[in-house]
Amino acid sequence: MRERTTMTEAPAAAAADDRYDPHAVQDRWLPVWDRLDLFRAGRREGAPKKYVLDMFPYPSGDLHMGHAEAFGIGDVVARYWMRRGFDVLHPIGWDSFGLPAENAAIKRGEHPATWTYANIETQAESFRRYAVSFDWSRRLHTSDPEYYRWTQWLFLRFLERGLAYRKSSAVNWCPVDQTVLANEQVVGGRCERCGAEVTKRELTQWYFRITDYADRLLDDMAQLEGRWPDRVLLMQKNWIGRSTGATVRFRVGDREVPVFTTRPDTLYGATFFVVAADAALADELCAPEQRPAFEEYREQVRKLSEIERQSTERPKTGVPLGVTATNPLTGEELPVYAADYVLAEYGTGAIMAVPAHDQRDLDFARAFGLPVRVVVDTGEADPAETGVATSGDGVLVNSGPLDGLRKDEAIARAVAVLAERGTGEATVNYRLRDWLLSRQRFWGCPIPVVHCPSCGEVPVPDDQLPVRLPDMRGADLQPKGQSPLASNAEWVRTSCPSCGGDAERDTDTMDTFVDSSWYFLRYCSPDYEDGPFDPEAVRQWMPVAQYVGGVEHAILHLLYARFFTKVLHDMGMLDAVEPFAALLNQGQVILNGSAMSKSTGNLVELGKELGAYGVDAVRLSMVFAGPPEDDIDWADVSPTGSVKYLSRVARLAADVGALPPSDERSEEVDRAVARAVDEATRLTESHRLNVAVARFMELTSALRKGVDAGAGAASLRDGAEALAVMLSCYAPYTAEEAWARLGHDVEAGDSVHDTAWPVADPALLVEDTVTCVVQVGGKVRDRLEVPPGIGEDALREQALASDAVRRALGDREVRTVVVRAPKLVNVVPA
RNA sequence: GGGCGAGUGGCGGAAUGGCAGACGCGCACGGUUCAGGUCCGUGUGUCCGAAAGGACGUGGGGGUUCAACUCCCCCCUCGCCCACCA
Repeated sequence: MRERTTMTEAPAAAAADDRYDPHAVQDRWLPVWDRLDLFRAGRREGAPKKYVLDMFPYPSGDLHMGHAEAFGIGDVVARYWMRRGFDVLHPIGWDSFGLPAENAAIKRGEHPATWTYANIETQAESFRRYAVSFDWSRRLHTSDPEYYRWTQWLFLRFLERGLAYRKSSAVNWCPVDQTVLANEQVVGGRCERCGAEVTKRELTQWYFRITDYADRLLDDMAQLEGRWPDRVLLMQKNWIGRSTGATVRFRVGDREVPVFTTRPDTLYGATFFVVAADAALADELCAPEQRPAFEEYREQVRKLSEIERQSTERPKTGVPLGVTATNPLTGEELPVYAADYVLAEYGTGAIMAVPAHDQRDLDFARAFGLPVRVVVDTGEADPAETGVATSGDGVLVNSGPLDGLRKDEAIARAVAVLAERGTGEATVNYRLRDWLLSRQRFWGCPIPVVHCPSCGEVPVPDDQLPVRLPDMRGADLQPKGQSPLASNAEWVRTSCPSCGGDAERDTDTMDTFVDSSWYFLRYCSPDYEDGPFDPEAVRQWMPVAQYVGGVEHAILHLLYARFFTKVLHDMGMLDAVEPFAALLNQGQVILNGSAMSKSTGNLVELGKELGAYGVDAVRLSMVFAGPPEDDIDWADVSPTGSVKYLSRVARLAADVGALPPSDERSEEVDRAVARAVDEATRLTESHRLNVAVARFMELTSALRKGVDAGAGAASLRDGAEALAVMLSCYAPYTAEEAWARLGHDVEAGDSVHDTAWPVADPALLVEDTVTCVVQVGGKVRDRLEVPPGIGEDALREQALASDAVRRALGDREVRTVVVRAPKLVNVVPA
């Protein structure tokens, strides 16, 4: 239902009528476009191909302002390349597995599919009205068995290659959503989705071995530089967190305990040794007499929430384990402590502590009265006195054979000595952990594995895929700490594909990020039945030429999709090494300075805005409000201004369309058109869409003046047509209306959306005269109209002859004259 | 605590070493209109001035340059990311 607050009724068809009702225009052209089928990929046979992709939506309710912004920008990009003659793939689908559907299903006593597919229909209808240039024939939903069959197939290939595996470890557990979370889904100790404090649980879970690809994920970013936002690349780089250093094996009693360090040069400065309190290693090393103290401490640590534990303000705590570790370089015996400032999951879960050169170790040493030994002289004050560890470059001291070496030399030397003695070697460590992919929830892709008492983990054979979700609804889906699928005995019971005996299905489902790690490949051949995608189709379209989406996926989705692409490349299924050649992160739409939110009422509804102002005005307002990557505060935006502008365009088109046919041209108009086309082309291509719209406005004004002044009709017509074509990417309905008013028979197939982008005549871009700015001492004092080819000497002479220049100079002498013909002269007084 | 980015009229923004404020919103005045809205025109950084004209002006301070919103250094403020990763 649309609201009309300001518009009056207008006749639906109004080719020569200068009134403009955005809703009538929408109603008029939408059905015509459906019939003309303008956006099907492959319809421009033989043309170069370009894949323009928007991050696919999650179907939670109807589209909102954020979708309008993101898809509006993506649509300008897609339509631009279509206008430029490319065969463009611009698909749409839905990321339709996930928790909100499941929670809605529990509340309503339904199957999650009911809510999911109803929302998809709502969003699809809104996308149509919003006039996004999708190829609807390729639509997909990740929750369709036809899709998740191939998600399972891919999982099995990962399994075969040893890239999917199961292990038991302490995992992040969300007590509200009752499921495990990937490292990436824990933000500040809280569940990314629901905000609950995350706890740890020891569980056996499925993982993808993404750490195997850490180096390539890092190194291949070189080819994305300049085409992805710098900050996204930086975030990925930091997330992967490659550290180069050394593994050093210490001896504790009769066992070897390796540690990782980036500073093997400081080995002589190690004065104690720390093991993560929650690591199995601490338990194993603990001396009998220290056991009660250790166990009490460990209990304290376990009670801490992740948030408390991560606080850097907290004083250092720990407990001695009653054993010593032998430094392999010095033979020195170092006391071993258990402490919670050492992480069990990073490195080996143990460290050598060098308090003089590491702040955390120094804090601990001062709390426990441990010695501080400086081994790198950086020229700074003694850390033992100041409490500030030094980590800069310097010369080694108190370090036996390393003395006198600089930091870098000492690192190399220490590694060489360790290697020689067999007590260590150079190693690389990553902050990145393997991707925990199993979830204890229902509405996701089932993991296609059978657990057999005699054969163990057995993959479901390809020809039995998909492993379908059973029909479960409402209270059946209530989270109970294990997957709802586990409570469905009939579904769980199966026979072993290997031995035929009784066996059970794996009851976990996959993280929805698995679904979205390959959807862009499925779009290339959405109906392909012999594999996840047709290799030939993928070869034609991949990589994605332009990916558009929010920066909230800077780490998770983009890293996972890059990982999948590399694995598929290694499997020989894909030429591409990187999935997304270029990335554009659009900003958010906010209101009065903060994020829109239903719960606080700080909300603008897209449907209402579209009802009040029309689709084109909302789209244009979004794009004109600022650079695409900046946030937009809707409170600062004037859709009314856009409505006015669009109606000016429509009126101009009607006026130009009504001019009697003529060959008469006006150079001034031709020049204005050429300039606008030239700049708008560059601006659109470089995604400076707000500035491109400003050029359209200038062109519109120039043409209006031309019409009112009786300029040449041929020039005005060419200009109005160029304007309509360029505007078709930004305001598709109004552009088509203008095109029709200019006399084109759209119904017969002559649509502006099937018309080539205009080209500026270079001859018209060369000006007859140029305005030369004349400065005195850097301040503008005069302007001269000069021929563009004017010589330096002539220009200098003319500038010095200027009255304004003489007045500004007064009785001062001229020191120098800087001449940049033909644009500028700067007369510098003494 | 560390890293990255940003700061320009009343507002959104434009200008990437060479005319600061394009384009638009808002506002003011005038025209059109029975009226309101629409529409059309003019003006609109600040200060002095009737005007002509002038001075100042891109968070603050310094520097490089004939010339700095733009490049360099320091500081302030805001935003984002990471946060005991050895």
